[in-house]
Amino acid sequence: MQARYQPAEIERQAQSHWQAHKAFRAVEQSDKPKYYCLSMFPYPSGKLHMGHVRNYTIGDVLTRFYRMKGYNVLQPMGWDAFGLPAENAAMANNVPPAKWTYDNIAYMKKQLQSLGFAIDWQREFATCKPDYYRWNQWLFLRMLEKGLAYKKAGVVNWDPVDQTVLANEQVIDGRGWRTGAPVEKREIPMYYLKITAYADELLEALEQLPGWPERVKTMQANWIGKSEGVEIAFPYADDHAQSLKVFTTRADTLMGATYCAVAAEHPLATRSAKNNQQLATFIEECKRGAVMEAELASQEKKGMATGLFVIHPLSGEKLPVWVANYVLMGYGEGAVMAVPAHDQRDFEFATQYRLPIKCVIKPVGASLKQPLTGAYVEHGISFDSGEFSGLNFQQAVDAIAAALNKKRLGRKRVQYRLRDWGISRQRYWGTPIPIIHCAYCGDVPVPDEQLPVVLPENLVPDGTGNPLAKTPSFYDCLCPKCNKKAKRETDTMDTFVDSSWYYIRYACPDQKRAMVDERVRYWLQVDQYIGGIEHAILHLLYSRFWTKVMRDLGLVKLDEPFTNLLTQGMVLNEIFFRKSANGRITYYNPADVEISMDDKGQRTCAKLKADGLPVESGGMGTMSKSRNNGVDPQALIEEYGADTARLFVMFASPPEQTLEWSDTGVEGAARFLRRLWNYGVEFENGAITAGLQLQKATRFEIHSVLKQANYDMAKHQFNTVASAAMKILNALDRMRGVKDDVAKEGLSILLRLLYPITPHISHQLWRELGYGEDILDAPWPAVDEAALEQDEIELVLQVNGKLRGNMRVPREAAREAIEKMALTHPSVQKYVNGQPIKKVVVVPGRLVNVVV
RNA sequence: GCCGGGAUGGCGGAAUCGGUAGACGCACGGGACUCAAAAUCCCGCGGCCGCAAGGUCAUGCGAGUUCGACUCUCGCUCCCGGCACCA
Repeated sequence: MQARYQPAEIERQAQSHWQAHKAFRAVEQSDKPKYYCLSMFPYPSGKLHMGHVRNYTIGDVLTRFYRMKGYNVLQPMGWDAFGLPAENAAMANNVPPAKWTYDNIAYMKKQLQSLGFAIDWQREFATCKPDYYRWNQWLFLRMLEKGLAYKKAGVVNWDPVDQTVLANEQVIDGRGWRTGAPVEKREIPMYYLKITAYADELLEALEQLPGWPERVKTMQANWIGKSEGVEIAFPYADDHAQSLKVFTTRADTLMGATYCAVAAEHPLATRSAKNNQQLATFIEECKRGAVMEAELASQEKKGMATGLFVIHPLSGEKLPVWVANYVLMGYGEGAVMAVPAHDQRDFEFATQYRLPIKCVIKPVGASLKQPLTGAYVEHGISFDSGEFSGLNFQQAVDAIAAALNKKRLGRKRVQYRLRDWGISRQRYWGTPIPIIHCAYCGDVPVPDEQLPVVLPENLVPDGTGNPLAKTPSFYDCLCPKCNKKAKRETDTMDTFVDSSWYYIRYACPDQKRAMVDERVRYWLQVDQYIGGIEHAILHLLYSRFWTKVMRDLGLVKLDEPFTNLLTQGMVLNEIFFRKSANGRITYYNPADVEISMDDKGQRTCAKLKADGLPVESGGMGTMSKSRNNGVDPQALIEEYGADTARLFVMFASPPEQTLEWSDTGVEGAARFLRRLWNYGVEFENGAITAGLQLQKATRFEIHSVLKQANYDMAKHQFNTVASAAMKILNALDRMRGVKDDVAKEGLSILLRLLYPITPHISHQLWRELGYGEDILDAPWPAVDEAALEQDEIELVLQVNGKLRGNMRVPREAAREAIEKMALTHPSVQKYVNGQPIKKVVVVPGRLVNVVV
């Protein structure tokens, strides 16, 4: 056995051992329960970042843990290989996205392997290969047949200089990222997937996902945004046959409506603008603005009267119609009834434009203080509302809906916030949409036997439009129906399509003739899915939808794709920067900054190593290129080894929380592994047997810690599992030089506890110390309850809830006896000090609280 | 703006059902070993008062419930994630 811990050597040996034994190949077998553990596959951006290391270490810990627990485990890996960054890199380096992507995959695969993950590499695939994306195309065609895919106009960001569609990310402060030209909105035809057809099921089924974090389920539920309300028609004042439809969840406030507001894109706005130049200009201005909701919702409220009026459906009052930039065309009817007294946005708008405010709802058993300083938005009691006065929220909604129904001017209905999924992208590096445009036959689906529509891999985008649209060899084709010359669709699919079902394909990646086969039934659902919290809504919702579509097409027998979900937190690092006189900010990598401390360990200053001058700290932020605060995992692995990297990311914080990078924390992890190795060496050379007292205390300590670790492991709280391992080593360290059954048992527990986190060192010590050939299939250690038995337990003594001392009592002591002992205890008597005792609270096994 | 989450010593974090706040680690201080340094080992380590015993304050801020609150309720502040074409 090596005297010193040499991670590079140990890790090389362990990894070649696993490779030689094909240790991680997953085969369908029925004598064990299966466990499919999946981490979100990476985008091949170039090299691994710390988020990957964290994500895949969590997955690997669970995979190895479940294997020890007797499960038949599968942990696959692949590449989310289509996407925008490949096109950007292609432009920058004048190299096709395909080459860039494949090179990145090769490099990142090596990195993943050097981290020692227990991955079944036989199942690896990349989504940019026709073998995979042909099934995107195939399923799209099935959805088209079912009416689940359809074409309609959609709005995109248009760069008028580059003549190209921009992603939201490429729009910076309303301008194109390359040209700086103000971005315009443009309507173009696009394909949509009808996710709204599944809105109710996607919402209802959240209740059947006990293994999902509550916060993710809440976010999805809010995103789907089911609301029950009333659709109300306001007849036009100049034409009673026509009406303006609005949707509201607050029909109880209808009698307080003082105007209506429509979105800039609403037909009524367009109509009024025809002979109103000022209004037309205003509408143009609104339309030019942001596409992104975050921007729309935070912009200053603006509006303009249309000059049109509608009739209040119950009171018959004439109400003005305004165009307002806070009304979204994409939700409900694109029009709202405005009740300034009881809606904050309406209140602000009405105040700004001096529109009337009419109060109709007051708190229960109180009156409403007027004039209002803000909207009263609570559910209350109606007043000044004619026949509806005195009703509560539900009564008022019901009565008003009934009254509207009678006049045929309204009805109750359900509204969702969720919109259909637009999948068309005017970009090259994605799955071609399998449609052919024929001048005679219209849009014709590509016949199944002509799939896949293969994406050429040799194009280089230049930033002006989609290269596919400039490549006749791609788009020239014949119409499958009439055989005349036709043009292939050049839009590609959103990359979320690729990631919506890859977890199914891992079960059968080599299946050439079908999207899925019978192996899918064995492996799916995914038992544990792990990925960043940033995917809580879109990716996870699309995947759930896609699974349900596949189910309804008879392809899989799954209602939901992921049984358990773990959403890992982001990886942060400190941000250092300098601001120059003209306000320009330069960021410096933390690795290039030297921190000075005073003798209390508090920071005194931070200086750049290069010039010794101070830099400012911007606090902690997510690791990003733009802020230059990333840490390269490669350098870390080379300096300390994979086990140290893995231990650090597991130990630094619980998996769901953000993780703050710390160089000294990494050194701490490395130090622990050195100590472990040194202990292994000393144990091997040990000769003596510990005394009975020490043996008993050590076993008690180790088994208590193990019990806690089992609990933490079940909770996926790996940071405390790592500290359990440290506690066990501390306990073993107290009997250094000892080689007896207790030390032997303790070390075997320690190695197995640590193995999922730091597999290489555990593997090596397990073999070197003669525990067995391979720790891979060793059983997870079991707690010996007998080691935990104690004759006496310690109770805490409190007086009025304040800690005043403690006492030891026999394990089986009766409540009365404990009370008596507590009351006569000197530290209790001192504080009771003769005062009358009101009550004594005894919490068995924990404490006694005397209340005076 | 809307939706979701977070805040505990100098730092990362722990505290299972409301029951000893600060486990484990880092940083720092003192000591041992060493010609010296690194590595390693031992001791200390929330603030304030105190020689000590001990006391007292303390889990972002402000209220409340309770014998007892990091934990539950209400109201704030700041930070982070998402907002439908980044993945």
